[in-house]
Amino acid sequence: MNKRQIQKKKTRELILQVAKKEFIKRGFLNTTTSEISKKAEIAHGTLFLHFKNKETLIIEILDKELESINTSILKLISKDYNLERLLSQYLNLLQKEENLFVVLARELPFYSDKLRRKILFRDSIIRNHFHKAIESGIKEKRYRDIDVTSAIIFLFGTINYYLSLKPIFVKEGSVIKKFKSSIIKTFKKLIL
Amino acid sequence: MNKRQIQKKKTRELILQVAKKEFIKRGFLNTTTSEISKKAEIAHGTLFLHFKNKETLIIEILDKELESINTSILKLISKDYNLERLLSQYLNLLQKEENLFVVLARELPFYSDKLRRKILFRDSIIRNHFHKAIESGIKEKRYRDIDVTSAIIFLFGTINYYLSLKPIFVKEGSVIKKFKSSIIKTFKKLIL
DNA sequence: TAACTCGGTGACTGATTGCTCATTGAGGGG
DNA sequence: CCCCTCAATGAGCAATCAGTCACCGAGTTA
Repeated sequence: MNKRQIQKKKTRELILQVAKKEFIKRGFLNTTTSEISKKAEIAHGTLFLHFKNKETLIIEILDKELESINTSILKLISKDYNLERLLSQYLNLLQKEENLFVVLARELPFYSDKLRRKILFRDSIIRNHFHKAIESGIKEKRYRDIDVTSAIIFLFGTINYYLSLKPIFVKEGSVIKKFKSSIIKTFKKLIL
Repeated sequence: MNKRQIQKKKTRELILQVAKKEFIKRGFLNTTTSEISKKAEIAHGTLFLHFKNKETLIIEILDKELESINTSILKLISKDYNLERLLSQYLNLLQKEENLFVVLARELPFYSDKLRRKILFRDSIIRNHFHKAIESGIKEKRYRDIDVTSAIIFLFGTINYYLSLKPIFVKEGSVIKKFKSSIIKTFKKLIL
């Protein structure tokens, strides 16, 4: 790589890094391309030299982030079918990336079909693990005979609700941290 | 009232009626004041003669709607402490005004503090009825000894989730109708 | 070193907002 | 009948976006 190519790559990565930070802080919908270019100290036009439009930039960042988070989650989840530990570890990971998940919970209904599908697809992989863990528990009579799909929607719906309305639940700090034990306790009541 | 006053009132009510319809169809945030004036067949400026700004118009419409819906709900709810009937009737009313509740579920995190507080305040009155119904059930040993507040968040969070992501749950028709029995069944599992 | 390439620039465009204000003309009062 | 009031008008304003393009100059190539 010559000087030019190195500089180009550097600029591209600078944009990705700054954009990611801004998107997570202020949401994908409310962050403007001008803000990103200003914070990255590049010209507004430069951004569109590297990404053909705002949506492309969002998708690249979101894909990378979700890929990485999903890998972490699946690593934790797949080696353990103890539901309580599984849920606890899942919530820990949500908490670690809470700002991003707050943004996603709020903005998901407004995204384009393409973007929404990408997000929900990754989500569905995780849900599937929970589904299997609960189902096997029911078969072994460790859990009550409940509608698994509905139980999972109760769980994920509630988590989504806490995230999307975070400011009414906590003044500062993590919502997930604050309500983690209560979520686990109530979900256990549902299946036990 | 002379001709002028009658005409003024008529125009004001026309605006309210058209705006309500548009807001419920397309959301408060995505409906423009120009669209409303166009559909009402009045000049754009006329709208601001009757309402000092868009937010004022939203608040007036929302207040009236929520007031009316809350009255209906409380009428049904207050004369009955049977939890299952209470929940069933609550869901029926949500279904009747589902389009409005879908908009609120999606947009709530983005409203101004003032507007959000108004909505959540009315919500809290309804939750309180559920809270009392469950608590008395626990005292009488009809229900399991659970964390009532958490159980209620599971219920309302799940309903909110179905509403905000309605299009992924149903192609057309009512989400509430489709999942009503499953919501009731699973919630009963939680408390029984 | 001269000619060319191409990453970067930022003023500009066009679309979309909520909202204003000078003007109009029908209605009401004296 | 004349003058005043005031609801209604709609062109226009200011702000905010995403995205474009003619131009520049450092880096590369021949």
